[in-house]
Amino acid sequence: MPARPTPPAAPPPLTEPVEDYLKAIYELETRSGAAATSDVAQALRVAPASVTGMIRRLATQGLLDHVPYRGVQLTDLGRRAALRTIRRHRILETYLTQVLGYAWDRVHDEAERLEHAASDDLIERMSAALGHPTADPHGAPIPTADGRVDERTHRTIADLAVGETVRMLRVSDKDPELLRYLAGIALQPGVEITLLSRAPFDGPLTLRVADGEPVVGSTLAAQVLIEPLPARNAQRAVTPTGDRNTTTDARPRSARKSAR
Amino acid sequence: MPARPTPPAAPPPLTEPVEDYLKAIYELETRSGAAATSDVAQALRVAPASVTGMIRRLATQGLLDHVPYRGVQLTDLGRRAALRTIRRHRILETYLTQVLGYAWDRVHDEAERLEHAASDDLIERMSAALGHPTADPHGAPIPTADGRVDERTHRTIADLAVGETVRMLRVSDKDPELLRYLAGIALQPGVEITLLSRAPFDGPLTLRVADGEPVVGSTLAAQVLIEPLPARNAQRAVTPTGDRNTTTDARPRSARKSAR
DNA sequence: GCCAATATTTAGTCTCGCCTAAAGATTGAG
DNA sequence: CTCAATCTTTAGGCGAGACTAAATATTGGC
Repeated sequence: MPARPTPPAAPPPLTEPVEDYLKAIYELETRSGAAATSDVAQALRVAPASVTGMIRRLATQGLLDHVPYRGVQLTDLGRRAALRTIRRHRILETYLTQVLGYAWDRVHDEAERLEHAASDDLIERMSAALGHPTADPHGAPIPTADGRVDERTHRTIADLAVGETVRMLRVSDKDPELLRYLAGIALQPGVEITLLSRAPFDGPLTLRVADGEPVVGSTLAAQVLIEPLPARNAQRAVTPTGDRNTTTDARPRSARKSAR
Repeated sequence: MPARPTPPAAPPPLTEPVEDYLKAIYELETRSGAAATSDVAQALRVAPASVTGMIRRLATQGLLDHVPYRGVQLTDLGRRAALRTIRRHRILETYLTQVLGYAWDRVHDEAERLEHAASDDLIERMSAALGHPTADPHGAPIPTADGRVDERTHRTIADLAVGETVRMLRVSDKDPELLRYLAGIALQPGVEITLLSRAPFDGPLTLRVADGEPVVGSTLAAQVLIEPLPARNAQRAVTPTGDRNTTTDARPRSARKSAR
């Protein structure tokens, strides 16, 4: 039995907790600019000391850089791994809602477990079956297989001026109760929203959504991301809802670098 | 914060290794009548000592009974858990082939990972989307959600008499190479098989399958399970392929206990 | 610029599954 | 019936990933 030369020594696949850490750190990093130990601990519902230990391990594996008492930063390797997991999660969420009839407040937990078990092949088949969607049911952009994603930041309903009309873009997938509430007032990605009035001192806002006029608190308002309406006489031929959340790479290579 | 009375103290969900052990033990038990430590070790590619340790843990959890140096036997609880995992596995395999276009030699590994992550809800949605199939792509019967399954044993091609015509029922899902080979000679569940001739001393068999006449070795022949052709003028109204592998419980409750 | 509050890390354990090596039980050949 | 070959179990460890308690670093208020 001749010992095979062990060609490039395949890197062992990441464990489930490792994927969760990378995903959480990625999200903290892009959202708040930095990822503190305690933030990661809170996101993963784990003791801070556990985070310190895991961070040391991830650093030795070249997935992130760690300056003690300062914080962590994903390396390219770590970021790619995080985006791979996020892609899986969002394609799974989309598939579960579009094909299997899940309500949008029920897909998060399911996707959270499946994202660690599904093969790349399965994810790509699901993506193809969906026509390669660029956004999940909550409006979050789906990273491409080669790890690119639209990371632009957006305004929220809380930032609206009275009388302004915009389109709902996105909301977090993590709070089922919020999602059910939003569905109840017809607030879902793609719908048009007009701010009719706002009470002073961070008070409730009155919106026009579809044919309703829901009144929402400022906390909720700050969680709903929006985008401008498309130009009135669309010069770029796009479908009304198909264009939101287009990742930079979903467009042909020739068209890149122009946006952002 | 009043300490909630902790109602019935929900049993913690089984871990992935535990599900794998129960599944392997179930299969050894129903196939060979008993499950020896070393058989389990071989099935799970784990050291025998590890099996002893795990078995002790499973016994304390009431999932199986263990007589040292003798063997193990699943309790009702353990059998139910095993069948739940097997149901998941087989529905997943069916879904992957029928809906997502997987080849039948590629579904085993994928299902093996997903079966631990999918919720009951997901599995039932997939089952419904498939019209509640009773057999997986390899012909294995799918246990019902309440844990019943057709456990009848069957003859194999190796048992055929020359000139006999039967229907292929089932083959193991675990050997991709075998599955590809079978697909190449049109051997798949549901097809009719006639034994044209057999060489003496356990020699190769010549079959008629579809419009081919493949010659197969006795090892392969012993792995392909068969069933009798349905009665010529079917008195029970059944679809030709729909009746194979019907679990005892797929029929209305009123019809149970009659078969077997 | 000091000190207290807060954040982070270290130190020491724990459980789960796995391993190897060695000891003990069973079985079958003669 | 006995002994060697073959299980099976015990003993002792290891790595991942979590925890608590205690030590240490940073920061913000004054």
